Amino acid sequence: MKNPEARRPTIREVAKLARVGLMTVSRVTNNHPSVRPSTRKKVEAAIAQLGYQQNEAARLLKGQRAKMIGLIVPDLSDIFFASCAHTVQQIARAHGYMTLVVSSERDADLEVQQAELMSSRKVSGLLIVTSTLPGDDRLHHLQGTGLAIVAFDRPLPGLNTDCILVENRAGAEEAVQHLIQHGHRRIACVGYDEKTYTIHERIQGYSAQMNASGLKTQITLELLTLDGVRQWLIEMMASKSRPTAIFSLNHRTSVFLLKALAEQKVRIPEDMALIGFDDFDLADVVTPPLTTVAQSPVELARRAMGLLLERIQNQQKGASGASPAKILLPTRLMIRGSCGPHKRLEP
Amino acid sequence: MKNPEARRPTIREVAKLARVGLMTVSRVTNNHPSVRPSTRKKVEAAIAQLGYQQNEAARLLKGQRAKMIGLIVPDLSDIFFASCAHTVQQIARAHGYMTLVVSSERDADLEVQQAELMSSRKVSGLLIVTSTLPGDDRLHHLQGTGLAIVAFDRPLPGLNTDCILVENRAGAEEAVQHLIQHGHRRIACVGYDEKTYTIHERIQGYSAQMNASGLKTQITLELLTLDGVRQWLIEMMASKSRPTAIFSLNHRTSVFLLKALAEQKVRIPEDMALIGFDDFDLADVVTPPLTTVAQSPVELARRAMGLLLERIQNQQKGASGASPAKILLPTRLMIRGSCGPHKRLEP
DNA sequence: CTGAAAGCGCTAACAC
DNA sequence: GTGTTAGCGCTTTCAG
Repeated sequence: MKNPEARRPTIREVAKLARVGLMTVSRVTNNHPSVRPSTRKKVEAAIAQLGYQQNEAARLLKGQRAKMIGLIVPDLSDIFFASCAHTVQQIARAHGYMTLVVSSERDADLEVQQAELMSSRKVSGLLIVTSTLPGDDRLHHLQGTGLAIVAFDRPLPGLNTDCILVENRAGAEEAVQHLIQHGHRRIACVGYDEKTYTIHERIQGYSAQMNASGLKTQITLELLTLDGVRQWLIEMMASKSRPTAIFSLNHRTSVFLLKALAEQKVRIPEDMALIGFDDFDLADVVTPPLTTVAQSPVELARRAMGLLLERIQNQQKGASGASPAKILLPTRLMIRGSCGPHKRLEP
Repeated sequence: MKNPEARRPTIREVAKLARVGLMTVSRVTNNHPSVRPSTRKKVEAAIAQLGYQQNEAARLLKGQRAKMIGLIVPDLSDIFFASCAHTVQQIARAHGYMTLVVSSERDADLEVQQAELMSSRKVSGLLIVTSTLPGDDRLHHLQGTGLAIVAFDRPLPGLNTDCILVENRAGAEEAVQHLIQHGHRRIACVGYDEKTYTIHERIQGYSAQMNASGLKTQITLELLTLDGVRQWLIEMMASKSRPTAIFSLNHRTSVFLLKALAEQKVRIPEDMALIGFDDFDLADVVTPPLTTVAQSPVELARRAMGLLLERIQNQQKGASGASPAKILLPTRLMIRGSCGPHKRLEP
């Protein structure tokens, strides 16, 4: 059992054991090409024998970047972002990086502050699900300083970085279309956070599809508490142009709707159809099983990490960045029972 | 807009501006007592003027610990641990620490490896929800090296660290008691992962309560897939000593039971009562609302971080560790509808 | 109470 | 190809 706190061997000891100079060892550990294969072998043997590992701190002090990547998400206790974090950390680990995780609490100031902190800690790359709003380009100066940045789920305003997004608009359109095919004409769109890129896109999709079908949009935002949803529902049910279907923009709102509809004894889908953006584990356990628009946090994170690692490698090679990639991931309509009769699909 | 990548001022520049020696600046930044107040003022002014911040790398190289804490959980994509991580990271940030997060994938080897990695990265403290099994004391050598370690949710085998646990046993007893009060006599206990401390404790609680009431235990483990649960349920319903109530040890199993019961058209609670360990968001949205034993990940993480920060401060002061604290957090029975008629409680 | 010197482990730049 | 030198920015000694 080796004690990781015991003074670890230094490059100097390796050099002595291998009977070479310090620099040769350094070159070997850094994969420098100009080392004779026979020499390299000797050094590698010494490294193995001593169990030598580079000292991060010393490398940092010499201006290198840390074998760390930083991840900033709006809310780590949200299962969606937690899944992203899980995947990111898993891939990072496989590539020898540790992961610094921060939840920005949906606060742009905090996000910027933490991003700068990470940058000053010399992380190799930054993965951000931004909470900054369009026009806020405070993250701009982090670019082009050898720090790789990849945005995912939402684009970074004013920043020309790689980004991985989900087809929120198309997903919303598909959802509305599904409702229309089931004969619905008065379809309400509810949720909150309309300033967020993803929600904004979903609203656009809803509106576009409604307009294309010659239907009147009916959008209510700021529905982010159970009370709010309940109250809205009661009003709706009493109104004479009451919708026959609801398209919910947020997971939270979907859940509250489920509760409120049950409370008010509104039957789904007979009295009211419901479709929610964002799939979740229990969607097919609630009654009736909820039809949703699913997106994959794992795939999102996987692609984002892929791009980030690529960037990091390029920067190490000194290659000036290729033009930023923009990747769009599809959504998937999970048809269950909440929009009317349909054969049930296994997840 | 200051550029965090621009060469930052060093201690030398601060010293020059304040017209003192390097050491005086160092003493000020490290809160050393032996600095005359007037001198301290001067230095502080210079620090503020230059926006000086200590260079982590240099401090690390001199053997100090990083302003980082490490967190290892079994599965970051599990909402329970994600909530823990969220809270930990939040408190860490408030105290000037960054958080290194790793998911051990329930793999003891990986956990040990990552813990050592973090230790070698000189984190100030380690927070672990262990996946090691009793008898595995590979983490032992990390102790007493100036690294503060706090275990939570599960104790660290063979390690004499602070730890924060949940009253799993009492929670299970309460659940079983609840079922008994509703007239149930044949109560099955199902789940998986019985080697894990928490599950083990819950099984103990179940058994103790059943025995105390003169009832026969009926335990089935390894029920960690929907298929498995479904099959088990079918067998159970056909058996002549079929249980009238189920105590589910794991969240996953509870969800699968909900699905399987619905599939088999078994009515809850009329045909079968159900109570699950671990509360969740949608517990009162499923039909019928599920009665659960709730534990608070936020409180768990809060207490763990509290203890960890305390340890870290003590170690900085050189105080040899106080004897490890053991804290037990209570569970809370969330009575909803799945065990029989009862007035419904709001969460 | 304050300062000067030494060096943590590494790598960039230059010699050979 | 390979070795030598000179710091990176800080804190620990040890003088004053």
